[in-house]
Amino acid sequence: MTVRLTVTEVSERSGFAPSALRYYEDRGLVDATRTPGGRRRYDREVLRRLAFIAAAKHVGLSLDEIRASLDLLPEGRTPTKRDWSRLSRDWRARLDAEIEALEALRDGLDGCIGCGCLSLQRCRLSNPDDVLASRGPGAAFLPAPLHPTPDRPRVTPE
Amino acid sequence: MTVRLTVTEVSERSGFAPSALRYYEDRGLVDATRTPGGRRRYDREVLRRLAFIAAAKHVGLSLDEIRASLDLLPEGRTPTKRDWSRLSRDWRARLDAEIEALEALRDGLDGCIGCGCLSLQRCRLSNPDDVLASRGPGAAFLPAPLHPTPDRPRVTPE
DNA sequence: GTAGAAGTTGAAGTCAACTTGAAGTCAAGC
DNA sequence: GCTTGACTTCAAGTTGACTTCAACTTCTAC
Repeated sequence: MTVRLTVTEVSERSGFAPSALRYYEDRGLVDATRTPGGRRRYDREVLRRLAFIAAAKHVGLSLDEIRASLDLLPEGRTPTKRDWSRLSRDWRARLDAEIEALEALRDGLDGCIGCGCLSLQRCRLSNPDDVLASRGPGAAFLPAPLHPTPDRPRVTPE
Repeated sequence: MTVRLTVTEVSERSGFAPSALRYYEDRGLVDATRTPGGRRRYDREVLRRLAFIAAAKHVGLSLDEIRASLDLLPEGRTPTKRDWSRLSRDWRARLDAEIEALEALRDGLDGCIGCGCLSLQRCRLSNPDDVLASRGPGAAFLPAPLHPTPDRPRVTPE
């Protein structure tokens, strides 16, 4: 029989608050069996899931995305190290893209905001979408951001 | 007499929705005078502020932080290019730190998650705070994140 | 057998950054 | 004078990821 952990134990060992554990259960990220009296009992396996969740959150994934990843784990058998590392392989590309976006933004600071041209008609810092729309020479200013500021407006003052 | 822009004009030229402009006024990021009838009239200067706000948001600053920056602008006179570029100079360091953090996280993928060790006691990917606490050999895994996932838990499974 | 800790549920609250809606006002043209 | 469109305020709704609360139950120890 596998070890069954209580909410408090899982909370203490995972660092997630009990309320977060319940929330994750609601959202389908983790599951728990119940005692006859209705208390949750966690398989120790859940700690690995929670470690994955913590890391994924750090990478910037939403809970929906994390659940989608976790859904790729094999059903019926305990996931192996290979299973876990396969899931996180995509993060690499995501992080690369995000780093690239930030570097482009940083480099734009020197050329654009640094010179005070912030308010110009097509300043790329305040108006990065222009670049995505028309990748002219010297463009590639902002690869699609990974944590997209949703519906960011276009600024074309004066 | 300086040009006075209507809400619609500012909205169209800045890309911010009228509701956002009102919200920013509430929050003290921009201001507007009023006509005798109570309608907002914006100084053209506001477009530069909005361009700054758009860029700052892209860098990841909160509205509170942006307002704090804008409060550093000189009162009484129209800000110069130097004034504006001084404000954005801090972004450079912020972006550098954020890039560094992401690179460290990405490099950790290869060594840590890539090998399946995600669930180990002190895995640095799921538990970056450990590194901040004790910068042992091979540490420096995660500089303080700039968009801090507030109250991120520590995960120390099994 | 009973106190107290630990756990349960469901509903509501939180935060940021807005958006949406309702109900009313102002301004311009005819 | 009236319609129409632009605008006003204030209140409430939205989203994501939870937390907090109230009211109740279950388990453990003595």
